Amino acid sequence: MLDPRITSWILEFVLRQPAEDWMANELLFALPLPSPLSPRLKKILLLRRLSSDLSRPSLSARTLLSLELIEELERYAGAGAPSNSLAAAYAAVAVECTTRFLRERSDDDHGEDFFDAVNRIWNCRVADLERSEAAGLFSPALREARREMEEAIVNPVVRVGLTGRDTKKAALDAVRVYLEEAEKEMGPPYLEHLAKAVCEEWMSSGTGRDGSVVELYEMLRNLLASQGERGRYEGLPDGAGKGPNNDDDAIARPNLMNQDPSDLEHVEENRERASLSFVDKGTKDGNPGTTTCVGDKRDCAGAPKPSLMDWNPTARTFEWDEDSIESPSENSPDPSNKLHLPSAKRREISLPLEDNKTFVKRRRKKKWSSLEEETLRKAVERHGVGNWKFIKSCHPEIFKDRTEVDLKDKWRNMIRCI
DNA sequence: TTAGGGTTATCG
DNA sequence: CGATAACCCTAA
Repeated sequence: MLDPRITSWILEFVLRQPAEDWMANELLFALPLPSPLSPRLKKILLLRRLSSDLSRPSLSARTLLSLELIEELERYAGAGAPSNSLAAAYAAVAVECTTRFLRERSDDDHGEDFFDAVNRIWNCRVADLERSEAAGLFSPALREARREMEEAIVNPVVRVGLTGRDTKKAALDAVRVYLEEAEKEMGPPYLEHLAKAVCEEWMSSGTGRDGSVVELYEMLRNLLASQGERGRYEGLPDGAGKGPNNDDDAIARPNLMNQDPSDLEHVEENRERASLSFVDKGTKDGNPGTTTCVGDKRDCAGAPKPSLMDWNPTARTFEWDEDSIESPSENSPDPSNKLHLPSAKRREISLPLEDNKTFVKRRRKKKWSSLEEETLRKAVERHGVGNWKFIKSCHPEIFKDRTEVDLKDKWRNMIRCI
């Protein structure tokens, strides 16, 4: 069994090699993945995904998602506003993901795909971004691009202009610039760094050594113990007395300094929401069958088989935090009373009689915010009553705590008041 | 997936 | 304690 620390170093090394994707995949499958992945590894996996998109070259909703996830990772790691190159790459990719439908038009297509893309990407996804915590990605360039896309909807001349522009090259260049910058900022892979240090140590104290594995091991151990390099590699699993979930905390910890004061009491709740939002997005990306603003059917259809590069690197196993358990008196170790499973499944695994009374667990009642209400109102105006699933998918961030049924129920309540 | 009836939690 | 919002169940 490999030390998780070592696994992380190897994973990082492998992912940052210019090897072919399939080769990296093979290696990834062969290695035991540390759970949870450290923020550094998550970022490396996302960067690798970007670089894979660049080399194919194929920019899609997946590229957009990778950029969004990187921003989210950095935000939860306490970084300030996203770098200019990240925001620029995001804007350029968003433009490319829209305008390519103008280039790819078939004869019987009257631009519906383009209009659909503008709605999906700019009316839903980018609009959501602007209102969310990820607003740092909402650069002036993105604002200008949105204006242009909206104009293109009504003005055929603008559409023609867009068709003639090489937005693909612009986007590829922007992503390349960001990738180079990110690589530079990240420094060399830790394994390389370590190897270099060992070599130097070896060279500088060449005498009196027999070159045995034991001696090499000793040297490595001393290096590890003595190096104050941890700060730079703090994302890697750390054996220095920290708990195994330390990395997870780093990713999910909300930035309290920027937190809405009224929300501070829900820190733990936010913690969960933060991590779940990764899962939400990832599910969409890998789920071509659903109608969604974010997941693009064409994009997803291109993925022939699941691979780790398609796998959402920031997804994690769903688990309920203690505070999502309503009553503190229900401290049964049985996990089944923490989960509210869909009714059919619940029946299947129904427990012995004495447990059944504690089995059904309602979600915690949560008042609708005015943003949620306003978003729902506008979405119904735009998409009509009854398209609850679609509306939810148009605003994944805002409605991340609501089901389609919740939207429907809320609308029923809202119109009852009128 | 949605509609609509039912249930529960919360508030005045 | 009743009204109401939020949430649940299930037929179609």
